[in-house]
Order: sequence, then structure tokens, then C-alpha cells
Amino acid sequence: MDKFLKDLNEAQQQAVLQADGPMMVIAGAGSGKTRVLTYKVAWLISKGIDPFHILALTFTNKAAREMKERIVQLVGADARNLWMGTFHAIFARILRIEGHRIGYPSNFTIYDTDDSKNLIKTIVKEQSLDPKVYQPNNVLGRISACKTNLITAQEYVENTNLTTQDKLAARPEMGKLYLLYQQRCFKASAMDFDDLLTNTYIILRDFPDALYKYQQKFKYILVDEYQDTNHVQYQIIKSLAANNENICVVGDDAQSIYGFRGANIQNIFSFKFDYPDHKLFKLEQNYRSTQTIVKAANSIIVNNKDQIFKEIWTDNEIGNRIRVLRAPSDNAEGNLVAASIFENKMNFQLPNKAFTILYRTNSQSRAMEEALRKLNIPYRIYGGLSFYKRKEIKDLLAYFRLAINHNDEEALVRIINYPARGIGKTSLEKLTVAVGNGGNSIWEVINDSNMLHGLVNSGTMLKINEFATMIKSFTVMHGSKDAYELGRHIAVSSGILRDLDEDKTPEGVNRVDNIQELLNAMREFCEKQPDLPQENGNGGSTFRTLTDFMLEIALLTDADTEDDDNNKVSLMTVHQAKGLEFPYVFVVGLEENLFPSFQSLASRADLEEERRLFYVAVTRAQQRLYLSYAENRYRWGDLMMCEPSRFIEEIDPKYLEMPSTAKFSRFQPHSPKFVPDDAARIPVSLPHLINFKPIQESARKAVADDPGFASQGDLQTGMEVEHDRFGRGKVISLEGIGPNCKATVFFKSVGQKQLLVKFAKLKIIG
DNA sequence: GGAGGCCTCGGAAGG
DNA sequence: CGAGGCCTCC
Repeated sequence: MDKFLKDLNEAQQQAVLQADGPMMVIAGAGSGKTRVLTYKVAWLISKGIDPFHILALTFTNKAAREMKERIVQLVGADARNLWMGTFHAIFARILRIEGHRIGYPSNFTIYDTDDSKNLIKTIVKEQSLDPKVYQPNNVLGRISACKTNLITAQEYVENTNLTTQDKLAARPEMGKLYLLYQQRCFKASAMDFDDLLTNTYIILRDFPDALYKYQQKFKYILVDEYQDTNHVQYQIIKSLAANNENICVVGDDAQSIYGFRGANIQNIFSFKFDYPDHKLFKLEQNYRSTQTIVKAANSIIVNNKDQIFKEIWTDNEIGNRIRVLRAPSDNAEGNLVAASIFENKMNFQLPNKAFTILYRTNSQSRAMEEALRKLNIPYRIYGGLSFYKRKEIKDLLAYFRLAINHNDEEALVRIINYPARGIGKTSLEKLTVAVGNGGNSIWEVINDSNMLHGLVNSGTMLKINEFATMIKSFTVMHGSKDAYELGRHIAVSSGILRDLDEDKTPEGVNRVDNIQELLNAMREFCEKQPDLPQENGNGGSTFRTLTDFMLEIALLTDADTEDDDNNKVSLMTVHQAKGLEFPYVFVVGLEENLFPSFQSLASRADLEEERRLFYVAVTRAQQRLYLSYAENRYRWGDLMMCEPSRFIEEIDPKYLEMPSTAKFSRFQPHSPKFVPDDAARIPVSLPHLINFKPIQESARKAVADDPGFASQGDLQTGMEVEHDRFGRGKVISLEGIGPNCKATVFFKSVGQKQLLVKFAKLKIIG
């Protein structure tokens, strides 16, 4: 093992060799944080610590998988017994074993965010509340914030502070919704993502024998991306580590970018307070980037008030200046970036995968995609609609879920009438009402012929019985078929495959392919060795069951799927780029109100998080960094004038190479900047908002990509026009002004139509 | 019960 | 502009 230590610098070695006691590693961007973590675990194992006694918590599945592989390479296959995974995956595993203590069966379902939102929507409807006031996203956000801060539903409704807040916000029923949501999840034997954390915390808090058991088990605890942990996560770690205090947390306050989701940077200070004799290590040498990039990044982050002092430096070459690109429009920005990638590829014979394009919002990818396609540059977009979020996949998975857990209400509601089997909305409503009137769950109602009898007619009853019988037959087969066999059986006998097969459109064919892909994945899964019986919680089956499969995928995301051909330009949000590095990085859309985002401008804390996000973007680059912005950009269908981001200005200009032609009013020293301060928070009428408005119609025409279409000002009654789909027609009347202008047009082909002028793309012929 | 028109609204995203 | 929800019409 000692031979590995030569791979580490002095500071890294110290951090690795400090085996016992509490310690914190503050690791700058590109300073070898992952390396320290993997070597530290490898070191512990090689010193004779049983991998079963090591718990390593990461932020993503991918990080866990990669680190585990690396550790196995270093110290051998034994390391596979290590408990390394995300907080959610590890605690879900514990809850399968310990959940019974708080009334959960081991086959509980994990609700994803869609399930949670659907449930909230249902409850809001049942309570006859206004869905516009109680938007699922909002309500779930509030519930989630409570859970991560360990406020239970009961505590919520009893807390006058919170309830007063809600009343002032005209959402007085928030606490009730929280309460009902929790009850419904519990009745469905379901936990949402936050429950995986809070329930673990509750069990460790309320059952000393459980706490003792896991304290004995996890003699060494390591936490990655510590700056992104939230309160409940910290409390769990703290209680698990309370006995041995062998706890090592690794993070970088400068890269904390998930505050909006409850990540609590205070955890860094709590750690120092809770473990006064902790050892602190700082990794300050950057191995990733050129001097120019490192120094530029430093010049950005000093603008933040909240930070732990460190000085990131590098021995690497000085490198090129950071190039700033200016484009007249968002599409032109795409062309500029694509052309630059093309040029660098050709000049330096670089592979596509050397390049990445990073943006603030997903919608910015479109202009980039189009430009790359024009130049035949292969690319891959990360994010977007994940495989497991597709309708057909969710439908089939709902069958799986219901077969495993009959109380899973979200799954049941999803499929009771898909494919259509004559149990419509009305019947489902009757069932739900019956549950409300003292029933336990929809499943119980549909299996209680007495209850059913008074509820629906005999035809519907028959159909409901058939459905229940089918689901039960799937459950029975669970004991004799492996995941793949049962999965295929369900896909066929549920009727899903037949239903999808009827649709011969390309999208329909694609959906069938997706089902096939899921089944292929299940087959692959079954061909792997079953886990050790005592670990897999399936009662010791010698084959891998559907339950095993669902456990494996419940916490997977799209980020976990790999592309076969990986020589492509990567497109992703800055958030997704965390932890990654690329030789050439293009950060695009550097405009006020976009990056920094419009919503972040009201408070210093938010703006600082935005700046850390920019810092993350910049520090992804190894060799060359490009920053680009557009002077005009379509946002929500309207063309907006933009000004360059303040973040460009914050970089010490000696590291920058500006666009050749001047015309940079923003870069004049007198340009006043609004610096928000939480103490004097002014939520409305920020100076920057003034610049964020649709530009004049004349200017719009000058920069629009396709200026051939009529706008409101050009159209007059009686004109001959041409429409994409309807062909030629005559304008009969016009009403409304600006973006709301409607034209009534008589088309030869389809007769009279009302059209919104701004969307209709009418060409004036005469 | 499903298709199509109309209206609304829009952040970033791990598990 | 585009996705998703809702309503209407068959």
C-alpha cells in the first residue's frame, strides 16, 4: 500500500494518513479531492479495517460507483463489501431492514418527485383548495424544506410561527396538506426521497439498540461533497459517528451550489463546533487547470464575502488567456461556439470529447445543438427527459411496484385503467371516496366485494376483480420467476405491449423500443450474480427477483446511463458539470438576468451562490476557457436585449482576451452595479430589471433570424397572406395590439381562422 | 374516454 | 416558444 502514497502530494498524504478521529478536508477545485477520498478508504482497508465497517457517502451514484471501482483496483475485490453510495441509497438499504420499527414493511415503495407531486395534487383537489394557490411544486418544496430541517407535520401545525407565516402568504392550509401528505404516504407504504433521510434519523434517535448496531457497524465514516449536505444528513452522520468519532468530511465551500435545495453550508461550521479537536486539512494545489484559469477563478471568488480562506495555486503552465465571445443573438452565439470548436478540432487534432458547452438553463441547449448539427459535430446532451421518466417506462414500472406493494396508491391510480379496461374516472372517484369514508386503501376497497357491491355496477365490479386478480397473479409469480421473466410476463399480460404496438408512428415504435430496452436491462441484471442472501433482503432467493431490480433502479437517474460512443461534445448545465473536467470549456449565455439568473439578484446570499456556480463552471476547464454572451436572446418567445454578465467584469482583465471591436458600454468603469445586500433587501425594481424588457418592434425586425414574416404593424385588413399549413388566405379583420394581436383570416383550404399574429408566421403576398 | 384547442407559465437538480 | 393542464366536443 505504501507504494500508492507516491501518487499523493504532501497535503494529500497527510489527509490520507490521518486515520482516526474527526477531520475535515477543505479541497479546492481540481486539488485531488476524489483521489484523497479513494486513497483514504484504500488505506484503511489495507491497514486491516474490514470494508464492512466503512461507510462512505457520496452525492451521486456515479461518484460512488467510480470511487468504488478505483478502490477495488487499489486493494482488491474485498473492497466491494464497502458501504459506499449516496445518502439515499445507503439509508434506503437500512430502512428495508429497520423500517418495521416505525411501521413500514420492508417492501415499501420509494416515491419519486412525480409521485409526490401527483399525490399533493390529489390531496389539494380532495380538500377543494385552489390548485393555483397550492401548486404541487410549491407545496412539495415547503414540505421538503421542513423535512430536511427535521420539522414534522405535527410540529408544523403546532408551530404558530409557521402557521402565521402561511396565513400571511395566503396559504393557511399548508400544514394540513403536509399532515395529509404524510398520512397518505404512510398508508401507501411509501417514502419520498426526504423520508429516506428523516426516517433513518428518527429510528436512530428513538431506538438505542438500532443506533448502537449501526455505530458498531460503521466504525469509519467518510462524507464527500460535504458542502452540499443538509441538516438532517448532518444529524444522521453525527449520531452514527458519536461513539467512534472516526469521521472525515471532504468538501469545498466555494463549490456549494445547492443551497436552493436545502444544502446547508453552516454544516461546515457546525462540524468545527461539534468536534473541537478535529484536524483540518486544506488542499490548495490545483492539478487540473492552467495558471491563467486558476488565477482568474480566484479573482472571481474573492468577490464573495462568505468563504473560508484558501489560496488555490498551480504548477501548470501559464496557458492562453480566457477568450470572451460576443454574438448578436443566441443563435449566432451557437454558431460562434460551434465554429470555434470546429477550428480547434482541426488545428490541434482534438477529439470531440475534449469539448464541453456549459449553460445556466437547459433551454439554452437548443441553439448550441442546431449549430453543432450544421457542422456535423457529434454531441451528447446531459439531462433533459430521463429514461425512467418516460411515460411508457413509468407505466410498466407502476405494474412492478403494485405487484410488490399493493398499497402503492400512486402506482395503482396510474394503471388501474391503463391500458383502458373500463374502470374510468367515475369508478376511480367512487373508490377514492370509499377510502375517505373509513376504508384503508384503494387496494383494500377493490378486494372487498361487500364494499364494492354498493359502489359500482356489476360490470365494473367484474372488471375491477379481473384487475385485482391479475396483479395478485404477478405477486405470486414473484417467488418463481426472476426479474426478467416476470417483467416480460407483466409487459405482455398487462396489455401494455399490445397497446403500444398499435401505434405505428415513429414515436410509438420508439416507445416499444424503450420497453424492450428496459427488459434488456432486466435480463442483464438477472445474469449477474445474486447478492449475498443476508444482504439482499429478498428472503434468500437464489435468483434475482423483481424486488431486487426495483431496489436497484429506484434511486437511479439518467446521469447513471452511459453512452456507447463517448467521443462527443458534451452539453450540460453547470450544475451537472460539478466534479467533471474537460480540456476545452465554453461557458455560454453570460448575460445579466441569465447568469447570474434573474431570480438570484435580490439577495446577496443568492448572488453569492450564483457566483460559486460560475466559479464551478470556470474551474472545469483544463486548458482553454471561452466565455460567451449574446446581445439579444429569445426568452419565452420574446426577443430580449441583454447585457454582458457582471461575472465577466469581475475577472481580472489581464487574464481575458476581449472581442476585437469595442462597443462595450458595460465595461466602462463608470457602469454602476447594483450590489444587493440582505440587510437592505429590495425585492422589486432592481436596476437590472429595467434592461430586461422586449425591445422595439423595429429593432426586433433588424435582428430576428427570419425577418420575412409579418408582424402586427405590417398587416392590414384585405391583404393576401400565406400560412405554412393553411396556404393562401385573405385578412378579414384585426383586433388587439402588440403580442395579443389576433387576425381573422379566410383561407381557401380551411375557411375562416383566428390566428395570433406573433405565432402565425404569415407572409404578405399582396 | 380520447383528441384537439386554449390558456398559463416558465430556475438550477441530487436521490 | 413549448410543455402541461383543462375544457370541450365527438
